[in-house]
Amino acid sequence: MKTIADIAKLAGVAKSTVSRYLNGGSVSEKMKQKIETIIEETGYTPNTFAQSLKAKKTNMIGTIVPRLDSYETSQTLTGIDNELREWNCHMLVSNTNQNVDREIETIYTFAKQKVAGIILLATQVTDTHLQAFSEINVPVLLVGQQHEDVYSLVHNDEEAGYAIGKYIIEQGHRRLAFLGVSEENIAIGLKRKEGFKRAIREAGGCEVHYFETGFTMSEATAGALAVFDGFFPSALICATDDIAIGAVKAAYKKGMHVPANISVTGFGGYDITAMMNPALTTVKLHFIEAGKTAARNIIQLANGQEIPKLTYSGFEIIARESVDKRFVPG
Amino acid sequence: MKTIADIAKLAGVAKSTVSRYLNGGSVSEKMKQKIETIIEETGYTPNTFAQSLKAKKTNMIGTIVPRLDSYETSQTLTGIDNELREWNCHMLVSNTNQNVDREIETIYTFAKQKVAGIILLATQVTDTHLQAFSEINVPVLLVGQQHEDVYSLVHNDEEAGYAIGKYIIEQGHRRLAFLGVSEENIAIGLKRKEGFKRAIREAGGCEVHYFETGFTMSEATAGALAVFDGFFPSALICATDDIAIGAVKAAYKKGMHVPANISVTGFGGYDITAMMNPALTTVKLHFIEAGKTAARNIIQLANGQEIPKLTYSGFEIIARESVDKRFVPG
DNA sequence: CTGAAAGCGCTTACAG
DNA sequence: CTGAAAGCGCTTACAG
Repeated sequence: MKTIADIAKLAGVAKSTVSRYLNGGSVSEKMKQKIETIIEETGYTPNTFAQSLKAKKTNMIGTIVPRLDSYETSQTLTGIDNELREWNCHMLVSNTNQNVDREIETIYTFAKQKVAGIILLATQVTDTHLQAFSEINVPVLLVGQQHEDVYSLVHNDEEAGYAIGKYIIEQGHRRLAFLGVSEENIAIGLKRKEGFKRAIREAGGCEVHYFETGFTMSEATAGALAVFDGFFPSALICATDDIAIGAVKAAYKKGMHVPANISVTGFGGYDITAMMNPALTTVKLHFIEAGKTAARNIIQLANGQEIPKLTYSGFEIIARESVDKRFVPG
Repeated sequence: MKTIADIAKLAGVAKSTVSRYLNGGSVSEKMKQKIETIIEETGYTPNTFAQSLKAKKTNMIGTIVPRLDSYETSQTLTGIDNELREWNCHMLVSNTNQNVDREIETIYTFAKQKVAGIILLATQVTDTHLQAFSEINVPVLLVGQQHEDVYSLVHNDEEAGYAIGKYIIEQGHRRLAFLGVSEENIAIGLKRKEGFKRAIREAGGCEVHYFETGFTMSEATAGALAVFDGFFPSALICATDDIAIGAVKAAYKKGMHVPANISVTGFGGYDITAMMNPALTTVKLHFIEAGKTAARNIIQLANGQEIPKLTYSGFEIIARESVDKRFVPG
């Protein structure tokens, strides 16, 4: 392995000159050429540790995820990794298994590892989080949740909730059930529901019941079974695709057909939703794009550049087979 | 941020003594206690770069994956990350988007970053791979594929293929189609099929047609449509769950019911297969466990300990609703 | 524009 | 068991 000293000797200059060349300092045109050639020939690449030891910073971005085995995480990571590569940065990934303590712990660990920045696929932002952010000297970007004191990138959950609400009403449904998650999760539990409610208020004349369940498909199956217990909506709006998948399963268990007996919508746009029978109508969130944007944003922050405190990522309604059109009298 | 010099001064000893304490060298009991206390009080943690600069090695394991958005990858990464944490190691992840050039490139990049080891979720092992492995001075572990010259961890694909073949025959099916992938992929394309064929040979009296498709669900839908074009098997054995999902979709498109008109099996044991209608009979591979084992193995290699060249990970048949029992005359 | 020197925080022979 | 010193490979004022 060549070092900067080897290159300097070959070029007949001091190490500092090579270093300056590497870092864009002032070097004569002639010398630049010479050093460039030698570096190419030798295939020299600087030792990142030695660099980091001085610069006290690496080219690694720490990414903290609540779980690895979800479509959202996978897609977002794909986007992040892809974009990071363009910037010659690496992605350090840590899975917290939805454990908040572990999340906090990882924030400090990453800081110790001197990552250039931290991307946190957040589920909630507690005071402990805020304290950690302020203690470490590393820029942090929240993805999926927002907080006024932290740089955030979110899917426009309120608008998306509104859009799916409006859509289902346009299809003639008036007797609705909303199967969501705990409001502790601001983006998914609260915002999506709020947007949906706004659409309901605007339309008027709807009967809506609200239910809460967990994030896993099997929890959702149980949750949906409870929905069908006594109340018979013509459409069931679910706060995530996994929940919708669980709900469809529950409907079948009850002997109900989707969408003949009940329409179901999801939220997310997971690939699998296209393959279901019937194919699921859902709100597609642009996770890969969001991941790329997140990567760009954190790199800008790491370089000391300013970015907006809050960035929105887009969405679109994907109308498929799981929603029936209903005739609305009058 | 405290340095080793600060601790040394506080303890009234030389830096080398503190270093020895940290690395388990010989230090008097009394001194140990004192240093320990001081380290606790100050919250000192060694600078990893400075350590790496000398040791020329980090506590990071580089993990290379062909794609991030697959159940197999997600689960395996979950296992790896989980186990790595136990050993105070970190997971550096790079996604190659199924691009072999990028795979090779990443191997060198990781080596340059001085990762302690590389886990490669492999799809194929070319000569270029082998050359890269020999050029870098970092232990490598293949997961999912095997090669005699490289440490490998594989699901026992041949046995698993045999098991599902045997199972389907036991259910009375004799007219079969196998929907696999290119044999370039040794584990999934070749081994699974070979195991299946062994079961067929053993049983005798079966008519089997073999088909090939891609890895994505939509490719599989197209592939399965081709299967149904003229040939009507009573059971369709798919080489992955994604393929099975695509095949079920194709069956519905053709107006066929699963399993009444055709039985379908998958391979992998993805969570989603339990939620399908009908729930998919499949071979469950223990990805999380495999990930953990992979992490343990690479750490052992990184520490210079010997491990078996080849490790097998387990599997089990999950019998669900997508396979019908057929009566076999005679 | 260029070089000599100090220093980043640690580890590791080598003496004692 | 303990310490002084050199060195890992780079960067960065400071002179020139």
